[in-house]
Amino acid sequence: MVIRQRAMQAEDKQERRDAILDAAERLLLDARDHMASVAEVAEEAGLAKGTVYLYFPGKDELLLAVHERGVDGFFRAVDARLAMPATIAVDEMLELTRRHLVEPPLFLPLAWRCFGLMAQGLPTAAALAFKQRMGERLSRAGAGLERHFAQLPPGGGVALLRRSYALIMGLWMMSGSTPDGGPCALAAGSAGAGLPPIVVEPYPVELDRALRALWQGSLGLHGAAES
Amino acid sequence: MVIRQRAMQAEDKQERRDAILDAAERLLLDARDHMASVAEVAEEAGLAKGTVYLYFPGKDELLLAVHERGVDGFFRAVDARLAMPATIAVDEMLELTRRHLVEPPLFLPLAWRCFGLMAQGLPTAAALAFKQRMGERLSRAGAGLERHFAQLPPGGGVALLRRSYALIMGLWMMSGSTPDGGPCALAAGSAGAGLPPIVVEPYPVELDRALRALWQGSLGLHGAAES
Amino acid sequence: MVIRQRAMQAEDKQERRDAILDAAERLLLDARDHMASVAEVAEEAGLAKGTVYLYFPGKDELLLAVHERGVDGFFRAVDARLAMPATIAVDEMLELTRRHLVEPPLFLPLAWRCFGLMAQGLPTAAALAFKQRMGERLSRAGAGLERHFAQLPPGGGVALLRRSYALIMGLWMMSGSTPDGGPCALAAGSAGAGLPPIVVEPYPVELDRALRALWQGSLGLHGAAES
Amino acid sequence: MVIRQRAMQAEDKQERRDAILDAAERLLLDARDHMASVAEVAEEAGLAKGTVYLYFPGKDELLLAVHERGVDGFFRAVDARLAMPATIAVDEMLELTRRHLVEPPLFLPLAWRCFGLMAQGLPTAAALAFKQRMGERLSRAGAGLERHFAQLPPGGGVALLRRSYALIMGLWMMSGSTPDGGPCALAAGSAGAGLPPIVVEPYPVELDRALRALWQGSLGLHGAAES
DNA sequence: AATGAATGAGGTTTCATTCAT
DNA sequence: CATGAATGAAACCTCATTCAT
Repeated sequence: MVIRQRAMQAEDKQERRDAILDAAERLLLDARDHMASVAEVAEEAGLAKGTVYLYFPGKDELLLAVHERGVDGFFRAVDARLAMPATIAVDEMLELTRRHLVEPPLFLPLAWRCFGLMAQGLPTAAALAFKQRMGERLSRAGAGLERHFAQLPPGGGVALLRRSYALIMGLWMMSGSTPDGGPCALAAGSAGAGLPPIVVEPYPVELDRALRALWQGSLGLHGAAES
Repeated sequence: MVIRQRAMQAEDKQERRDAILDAAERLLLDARDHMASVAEVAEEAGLAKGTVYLYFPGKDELLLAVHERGVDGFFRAVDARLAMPATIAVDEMLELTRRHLVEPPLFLPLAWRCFGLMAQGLPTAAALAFKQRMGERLSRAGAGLERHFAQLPPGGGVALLRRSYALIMGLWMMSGSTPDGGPCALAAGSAGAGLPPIVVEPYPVELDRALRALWQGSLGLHGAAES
Repeated sequence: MVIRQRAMQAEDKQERRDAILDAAERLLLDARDHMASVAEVAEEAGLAKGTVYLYFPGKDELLLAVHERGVDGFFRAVDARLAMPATIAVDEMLELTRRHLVEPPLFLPLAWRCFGLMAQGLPTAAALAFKQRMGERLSRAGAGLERHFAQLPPGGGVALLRRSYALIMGLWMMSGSTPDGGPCALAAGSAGAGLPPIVVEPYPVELDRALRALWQGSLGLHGAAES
Repeated sequence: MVIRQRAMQAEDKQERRDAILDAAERLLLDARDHMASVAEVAEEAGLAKGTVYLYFPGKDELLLAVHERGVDGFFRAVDARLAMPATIAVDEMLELTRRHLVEPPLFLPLAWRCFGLMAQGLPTAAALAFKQRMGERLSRAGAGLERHFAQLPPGGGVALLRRSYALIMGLWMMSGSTPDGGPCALAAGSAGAGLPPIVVEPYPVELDRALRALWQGSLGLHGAAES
């Protein structure tokens, strides 16, 4: 992983950029709570601190770029599936979600942090550019969705995706996300006198149910009634 | 009960605690992105730095306490309404949400930050205690909800509330929340070549629609079909 | 130990003063490294923080007073023995030293800290008064010593005591005094290439030997030759 | 080798490290009781605060390093003299002690503070490393001493040095060390009713006598009888 | 005399970023 | 291009002491 030569060609540059992203990803994975410093990322990539700044304007943008790689993987998979003629099943969407967003251990924590960056600190220009790209991805996938589901009104595809994303993030935020994997956040402990004990499912289960309900509701389908 | 120079009585102390929370709230409102320092909060409250530490174990707990006041206001309103015999309408819940969570300009940004604190930085004990109290609130309100809607299975009330909360937070995170109140985050800008322009509603509208869909779906009601 | 009434009489006051000193001593013993705060001392004594300041000008003076009680015990024992006609043996002095200065677990660490206070921070007046009292004690005991040992020149008693004290403190400082009771400070570890390993005796043994040599040398006695 | 704006070479770095130590030493000398802050040291060295932390892990280690320079100077001088064949005289040792430990106005106060650090506050690893180095120095010099004085038993050289060190530190602690250079601590003032006045020599004289007695006793020499 | 609420000085350390080499 | 030395802002919290009650 140590790269000591100069990257003169454009492809070298891209390669080095990716090497930095890989390094950051590895560190983020190793210690999901201890925010890696730029120095650590550089060392992990076998580069000097200053070199990172040749490839990224700042730390936030680096983080955002790591995140965007994850987002991109998801949307490319979705687009690929939606490009197929066979109508996509809700289960398929859930499976894609699971595979690309829920199971990769980095995606959700990092997404959260990136939303945080966006709300404060990140230069407006960088944030806007990111949002623009996200908008395009959503728009394309939303349009694809509408091709599969005639019952969706115009704009309904994007709206459904947005709400799904909101559920994914919101439920995850509430799921505790303490590194120790403790009990779920908003419903831990005994629920007090006379109240029924709260049963909180693990995040993946909870998310599956919520998304299923959302999609079935939005598409007018009827699944098994659930909590 | 005028607050004397020294808060000797329990009531005085509560009032002073509230005064500190008020001060923090004011500062948070003034500059929603620039996290006020404890020194600033103290000065705003007309107290010395050390005094704040007499009332709160640390900065994070202070922040959490500000947030919890907001949460508490919401749940007390919900509980009060659910205690009434007349079946609550979805519109009423949305109205309560709007009034207590969406319209107060501090609630959502602060809630977000507090979720962040909870994931890292906050002493586990404090986080657990907060979660416990939240769990009790959710549980109580969820039980109330089930009294109003017989179609909700056991635990369905809490689940519905959790999902609502997730949508509230998730959609807000995606709504951009840039202090400049600019266009929504994930769908800003033109959506690229050949794609239909994305129309993203302002957060309150978006949230209203999403919550309405969620509740109607969960309760088996039928509202006007919407995007 | 909780005293809630007012101390109006002089003897009450002395009693309360002693109660505070006892409390401080207890805390110092419990955690010899974690310097107890005034608040802790007050609580341990069953008093309020402010009350301590009615009996001591400040924290340093309180500490000094605790120390002085220990010093006083030693000198009173020495004076008592020297008041007896039978010539005191070196072993007897060592025994007194051991009993009053070395074995009480508080004496040496506290003495050290008090010397530190004296060098910086302590108001000159308080330091002077303490030194004065110490001078008197030394002087009295030194004179007693000279009565027992005719070979001591005038002033030789005081000088011998001073040097003994210096050894007691100096060796203890070097003995490591890490709370974990690890190996002696200045001679820990292997002594490097080709050098004989350093054997450092435990502090009490080391001190015994050094004092014995000092006294035998000063008094012209001849004990068993030792390292 | 002029120190450039940036110390890129190993030599430059060593020089800069020394420059920081010099700065610290200067400040410590100016105000021997007021512990300079890292910020002050940095400014005195013409550097930024953070730069100091590039060269020292923390404030305590910086202090220890200043002290160790002094220790090192002493032991190098001793070793050099002991490497010469001519038997060293006690007077020579005393002279070395005076020149390197007593006369430099910083050595004794700083040594004291460092002993204090070692007992509490300093990371165990740093303390151990320092003790190790001290042990090696003592061991080497002790061995050299035994080459000069056949009458010293094995280990007698180290023991003698340790006791000397103890006297040096212990007597200094008792000498008051008030910045105003006033009279000696434990014997200040008139010695009370009926007692002969205490005559306490200045620290250098007192130390000279005590060390001379210790060495003569340990080496079986006979000097002029003294108090 | 006793209380305990209020004070506020004081110093450490981290780390994103810059820029001399 | 690459390096890594230098920067310096930023904020925390403790605790001895005071003084209103």
